[in-house]
Amino acid sequence: MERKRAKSGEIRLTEVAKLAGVSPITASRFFRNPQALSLSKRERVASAAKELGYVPNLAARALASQRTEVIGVLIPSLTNNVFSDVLRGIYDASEGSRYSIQLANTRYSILQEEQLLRLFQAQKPAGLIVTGIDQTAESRAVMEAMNCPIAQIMEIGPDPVDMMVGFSHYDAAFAAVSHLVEQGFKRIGFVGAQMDPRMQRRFGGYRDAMKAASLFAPRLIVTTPVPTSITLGGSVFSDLLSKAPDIDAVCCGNDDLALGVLFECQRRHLSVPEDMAIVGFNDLEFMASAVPPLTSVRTNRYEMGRSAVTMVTAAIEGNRPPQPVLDLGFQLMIRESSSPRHN
Amino acid sequence: MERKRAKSGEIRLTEVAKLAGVSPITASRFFRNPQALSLSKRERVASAAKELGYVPNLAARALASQRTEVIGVLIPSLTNNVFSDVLRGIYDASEGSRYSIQLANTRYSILQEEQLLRLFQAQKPAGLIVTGIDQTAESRAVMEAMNCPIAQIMEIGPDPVDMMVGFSHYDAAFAAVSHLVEQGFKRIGFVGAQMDPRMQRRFGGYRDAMKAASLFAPRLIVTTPVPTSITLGGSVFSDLLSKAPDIDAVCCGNDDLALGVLFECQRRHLSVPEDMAIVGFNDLEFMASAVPPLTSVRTNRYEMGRSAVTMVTAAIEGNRPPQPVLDLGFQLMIRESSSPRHN
DNA sequence: TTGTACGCGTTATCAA
DNA sequence: TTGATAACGCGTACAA
Repeated sequence: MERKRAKSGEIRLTEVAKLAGVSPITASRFFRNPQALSLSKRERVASAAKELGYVPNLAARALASQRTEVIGVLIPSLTNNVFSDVLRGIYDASEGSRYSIQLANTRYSILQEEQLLRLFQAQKPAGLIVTGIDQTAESRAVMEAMNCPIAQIMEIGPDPVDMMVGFSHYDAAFAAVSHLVEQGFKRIGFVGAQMDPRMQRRFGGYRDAMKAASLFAPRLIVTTPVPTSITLGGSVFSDLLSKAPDIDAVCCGNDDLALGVLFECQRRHLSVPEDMAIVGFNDLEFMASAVPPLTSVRTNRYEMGRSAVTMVTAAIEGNRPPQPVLDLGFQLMIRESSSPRHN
Repeated sequence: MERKRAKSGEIRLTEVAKLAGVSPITASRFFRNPQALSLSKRERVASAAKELGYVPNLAARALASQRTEVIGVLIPSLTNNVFSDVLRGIYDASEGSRYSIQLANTRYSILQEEQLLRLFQAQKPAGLIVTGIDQTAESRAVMEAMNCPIAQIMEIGPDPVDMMVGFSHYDAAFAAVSHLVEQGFKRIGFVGAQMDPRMQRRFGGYRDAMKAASLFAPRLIVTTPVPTSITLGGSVFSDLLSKAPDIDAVCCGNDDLALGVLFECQRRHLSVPEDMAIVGFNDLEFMASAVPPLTSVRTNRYEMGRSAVTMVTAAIEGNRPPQPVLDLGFQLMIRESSSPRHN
């Protein structure tokens, strides 16, 4: 009695092997490691596969091999421009490899991150890319249990789970504020939003640079947990002005805030930088074309995404990079908005 | 002779079934269609699964069932803000469902799109979301062969592959230009970049609105295939000004260009809207907070992503939406940058 | 370099 | 509503 189940109708490896006159396993090897075959068989399998239009069944491959060719990626936001550049780097790099990307959005929540990590764990990805270095203990445990190469991106710090690609937000902000100090600004405000860990470390850089110059004062600071936006930049700057009307410069936790501050200055007829200097963070595209051009800290976001994939894929294939932590640095882009103060 | 292969070490369905005292298939049903079980067995399987920490093996499931729970998504850009909103809608909606998203970037290339479509085809996704309505004939053939629900997003048009969610870029641009005409502007320029199909249809709306008002003139138009950016907005506007120094308004193909135009006006000390009116397209966040606030056409990008997932998942599960084409419309956001001309 | 034998963990099919 | 059986298409392990 025949109660076979329906076959998929797709070409299978066996059929390719048959046409090529080799055993299925030889055909299998052809797709994973062609060099292991003799030249003649290699050619025969290649042409058979082409003729039949064979496409490997990834599910079967994953089941049999107990692994996948997926790299999981966890980022905190799909809207923030900063991450679109990182993502572009990630997707560009993945296309040159055999790995595909599985993306998820943590929405800046470390609990959501924990959940997503568990979800990923079930799929046994070949590698993992996570944003930042502030995972929960539980998240770290899951990551360690996953037993695959992992890159933490966007910043670097002590105690990597595995590998890291980023830069020091603290140092970068410290450098930006030091620049303002050198330019002769004295009452330098800080505006921050979202207040995720990297924003907090940028604030730390501001705080310590101000303290180092003996210019620190709590009244110069306005922060909010509200998600960042250009519009928000205007309103936090307004708040700052009511607390400290005498400020002569603003260090903005990111570029969106900086642009919002610039617009607010235009609205209030404050000249930049004569009445108010502005520095931002990330050097998004608009900073250079604003009027006046806005000083910012350039970060290598595309490269961060690209390197993360490169490092992870290399590690998957056994070629771990010699140094697990890659510091991509930053570059202070000095523009008109922070021109020296002429007293 | 024992040469068993290593088991994965994970809990399998069989073990859950054993602990629950049912057959594997019953346990299997519990995860896919709990209502098919009697209450007592349902509870027993549930507690056994929980006790063992069972996680389904997706590869095995895909292999056995010949399908996946993946929705493929093809978008033309990861950098363009317009798509981050769409993506957010897509990812938000997918989290409420059992489906996961597989994202790929076509980089505005219909050939790349074709390739990616073939790649997706191999993975037999349960559904597909593609951007725009201008696929190659080959791409359409692949999509039809995929035999799964498909949503085309961002715009609507005749002859859907399956379903559509979007709006008419032509109508939206026509409305924006008509607004400028009504406000009394006569020499209305157009700047466009990237010139992807949607940009071209926006241009078509501009052209026809201008012709309808007997204001059309080729010298008022500057376009470039270069990818759009704020900086580019400034330079194409400069080009436009050299061709047509007497223009009194600019219709920008998107908001990035519009902001670049505003900055260029500031650089040239042209007052907006007195010397130059500006309208953009998409109503990105910065349009409302620019100085002056910039008129734009608001589009429902988040909702486009969300509805696309909703429609596709409904269709996968047999509940096809009654109307396959969903027009999400647009809304003209009139702001100071297009205030009426007082001659 | 190639092949044999078997199992990966699940679900479809059919029967009860 | 439940269960027995047989795949799903491929890769691992080992031997030759």
